[in-house]
Amino acid sequence: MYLRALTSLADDGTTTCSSEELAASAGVNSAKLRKDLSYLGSYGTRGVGYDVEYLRYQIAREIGVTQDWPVVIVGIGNLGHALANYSGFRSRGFRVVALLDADRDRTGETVAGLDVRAFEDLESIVADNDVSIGVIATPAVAAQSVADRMVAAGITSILNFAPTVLSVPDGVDVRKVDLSIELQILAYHEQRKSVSSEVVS
Amino acid sequence: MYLRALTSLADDGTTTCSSEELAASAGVNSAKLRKDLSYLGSYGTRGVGYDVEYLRYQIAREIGVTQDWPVVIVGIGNLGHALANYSGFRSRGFRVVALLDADRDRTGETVAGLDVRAFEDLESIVADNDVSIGVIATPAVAAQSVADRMVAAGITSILNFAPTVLSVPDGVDVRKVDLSIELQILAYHEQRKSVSSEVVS
DNA sequence: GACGTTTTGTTCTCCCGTTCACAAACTCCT
DNA sequence: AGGAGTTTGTGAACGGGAGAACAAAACGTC
Repeated sequence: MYLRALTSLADDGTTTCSSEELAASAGVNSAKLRKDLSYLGSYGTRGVGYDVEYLRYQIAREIGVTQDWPVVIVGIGNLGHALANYSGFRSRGFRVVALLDADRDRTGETVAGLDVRAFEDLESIVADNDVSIGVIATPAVAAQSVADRMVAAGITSILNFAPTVLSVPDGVDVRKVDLSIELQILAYHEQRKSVSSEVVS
Repeated sequence: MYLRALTSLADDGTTTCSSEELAASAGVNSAKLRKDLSYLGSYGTRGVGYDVEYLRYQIAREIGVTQDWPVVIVGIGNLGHALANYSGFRSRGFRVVALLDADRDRTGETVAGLDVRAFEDLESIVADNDVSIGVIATPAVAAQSVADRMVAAGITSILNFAPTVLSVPDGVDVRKVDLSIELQILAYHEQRKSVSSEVVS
């Protein structure tokens, strides 16, 4: 988040900023921001603030986005399509090296300039490109078996869009994104707004 | 999450379950699950467990997914496309009533069975369908103005996929989803794995 | 009908993240 | 050069969520 805010500031031509400004554009408390940054080192100047470009580089280096991360996406449905085309990945140092789908009818299609390949090619692709991050955009029923296969192929980080809890061995990181849960949270608050206004009226 | 786990159990034909089982399939601690459920009421039976169907209904009622929530999606790029087609919304009680895009060339296209309409129609669509939830899938630069317009039209909950912090008045809820931040978190852990193994070797 | 077993609901404790508040450090102005 | 004004970095206080542990309640068995 800080990295994004800093990039945005740099694009606006800002060369230096205070913790207060940066915190505001990242949407957090300024004390929290300063404490977070202090874990990386002491990159600010008291009385002045932070140098945007310098701090940006330091954060990028720390979280590892200065290097290029090869990524494979499995499941080229609507979501997989969108992910393959998502420019945010490219600009943050992620390179989609392959799109895989179990559906034989899909292999050979071209999406976002990449050929969709057979799921069987997973192992060789991972080995050839030294891939350590995989994205699962398959239906829920397929997710666990895809994850197992990914782990066997040597992938150690998985971003899971399927609405399932994946079980993986220790040492493998999984992060789950569930788009409809976010909507459900909003709906819950909406419901509470309406019931509390009914009580008032 | 619990709702999804319960639905999954119900599909498997399970009629009753313990907090231990449900916690396992939701990926949380059983004590936490029981505490969470206790906020809703006392829907379990000691010595037996929870009735899957009954608990499912109670949770659905509490979080408001028993009713139908109309939703508008603004920005029909790759992501908007995927969201419009995403079946998970429909099955969780969300109904996409309109797709809007500022690009005049896009209006008239049909996506997921809905016509893409001009952004100018926002106010009338919101009023006619009693919409309170909006989804922003536009580029970052457009997001804030779309949000302002949504709020003015009467929308009180926004799901934001654009990589920007939105500022909205009190009483309006915003949730942000940033797909590449999740990947960055994975990349960070990957980097730490590799540096720590270098130290060992 | 009483007792042991199982499982929920709840209390207590611990721990971690967040925020406040202030000293240290730097700049600018006189 | 010195003091006033900023702004960082960090120690201390606060709050809340997560897990352990236990009492209460239901079921089954004899």
